[in-house]
Amino acid sequence: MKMLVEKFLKDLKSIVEKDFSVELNFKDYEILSFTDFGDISTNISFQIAKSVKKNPLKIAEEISEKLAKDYGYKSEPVKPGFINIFFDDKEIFKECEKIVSGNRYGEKENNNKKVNIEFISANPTGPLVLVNLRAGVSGNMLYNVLKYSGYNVERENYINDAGNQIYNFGASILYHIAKNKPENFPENGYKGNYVKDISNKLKENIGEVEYNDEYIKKAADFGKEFILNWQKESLKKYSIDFENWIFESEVRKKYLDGVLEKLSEKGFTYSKDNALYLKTTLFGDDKDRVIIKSNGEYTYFLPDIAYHFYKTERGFERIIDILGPDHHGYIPRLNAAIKMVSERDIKFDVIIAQLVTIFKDGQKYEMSKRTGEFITLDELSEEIDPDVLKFTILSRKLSQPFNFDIEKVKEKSMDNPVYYVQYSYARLSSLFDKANTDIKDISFDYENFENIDLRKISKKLLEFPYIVYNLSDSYELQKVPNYLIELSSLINQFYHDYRIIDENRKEMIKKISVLFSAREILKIGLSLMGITIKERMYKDEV
RNA sequence: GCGCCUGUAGCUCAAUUGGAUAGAGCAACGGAUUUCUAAUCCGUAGGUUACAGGUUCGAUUCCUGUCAGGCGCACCA
Repeated sequence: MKMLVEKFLKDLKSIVEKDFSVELNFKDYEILSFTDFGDISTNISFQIAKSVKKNPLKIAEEISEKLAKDYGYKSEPVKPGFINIFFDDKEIFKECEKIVSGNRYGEKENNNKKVNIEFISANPTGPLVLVNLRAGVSGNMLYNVLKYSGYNVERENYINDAGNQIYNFGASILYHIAKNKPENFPENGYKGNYVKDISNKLKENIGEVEYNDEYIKKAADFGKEFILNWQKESLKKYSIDFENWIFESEVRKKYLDGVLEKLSEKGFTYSKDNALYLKTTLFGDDKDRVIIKSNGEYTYFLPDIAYHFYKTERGFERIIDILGPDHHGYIPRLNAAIKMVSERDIKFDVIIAQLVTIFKDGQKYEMSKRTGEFITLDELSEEIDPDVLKFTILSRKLSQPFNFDIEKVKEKSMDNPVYYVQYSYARLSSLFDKANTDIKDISFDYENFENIDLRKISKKLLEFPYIVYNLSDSYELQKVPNYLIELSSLINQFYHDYRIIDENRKEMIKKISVLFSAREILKIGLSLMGITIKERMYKDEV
């Protein structure tokens, strides 16, 4: 069943293509906007003005006329060249019916385009912290959003369980319990208290240990397992999930040699000063990068290439990495690597999730895994409702660094926008119980609203799918929470201004038909964000 | 020095990807409830969008320069 706006766009495009002979390759969001000037508006006249060589206003007039004549739309060309479109009330009611029909309104059918999203990928050497959560809830939401928009998505967490870091981690664990430990704590070791806990557990497990390579590896393995389980537990509290957990150790075994061979066969590598270089400059990098050091060890980059090769091998049309800001210099390299190892044209996007700075009592809270100074996700989830955290994080543009004051978030928790949205939902739920109605009682067959505020709400609902679709290109997830706040505001205003449960059952059901669908949109929106939906909410229960 | 991100109300952030009058929450002040949840609603105040130019029908958004902050520039990971 086509949505009202969807059908309009199709009709508009066919007018432009037929009567103006312009080939339209605009994305919907480039020509469509939801404003107060009409039910929807389009700037299409401006977009095609150059190629048509006409005045935008003139174009708008012509299109508007066609829209009326050929398709029966009510529209209005306006000042510089916008066209405002007005839908019949009857049709908007029909949209409400679609919203409550049981399927998720606006959700597209599977288009069989495979997308891979990698996020978090924290080293298995310590617990998860707030920056990981930002990537985690964002990646999870992006997954939901892309699925809604028809993509076939897989979430992936990459575990760096090989290389120097993990060795240092093993050494740090062993240090606390080995008899013949060295005088100094391992260089680049891990100092947090949790390391000592792991040491003690290891000792309980295998008894006396000596400080040598064999035991360091055992300690590293033990520590890795411990940390991974810990991380999984932490993620559970936020309902963050992955289809795939990929281990660097496996990738090294299975793909590294092949990739190395492939790169040299294609002539992308060369030796210099006993090291092996990759010609990443061929694909826009600043300089060529070392992949095998002069001492024979691999750099971090090589297994990463192998990993991304493994991604391309699985038939993804789009690959998305969510990385921290400290990795932005890494992007040209990865880009080049993907072009080198893949035979297909793959869309590769790196989303940089900017830093979150924690403030406590107005003081900046410095964190570092190495020194062991940090606040873990577990500690955060004890202090702050996970829904509050998610909403707060997702309301902010990923490209924007943000300051997170723990005390303030806690203080404000009562007035937090997440409760505002959840409350609107719960309020409607309880209203529907009292009204004692069912969707089956509603025909959605009304000629007009006779209530401008009711119409305002239902008009807002038409916008929702387009908010979500756009995210597949822009990745600006904050649009959804912002939209939900706006919708909730309309709902609360309406609730305040009008009596809904009424003697006049016909009037009541008319209002409820719209409110039912509004509640459904809130539900879809919250579920995309991974936020709990509450049927009941009372202040004293917090 | 080079690259990336950022600069919007007192604070935290938005602004339909160049659109029509730059908006929310918090904080401040004033008001609304015998009625379906006051976790609500209404109002007041708060802005030269860091600064200076440029591009065009139109700029918070794009370009150039300046200033300020964060991050990154390894044969570390």
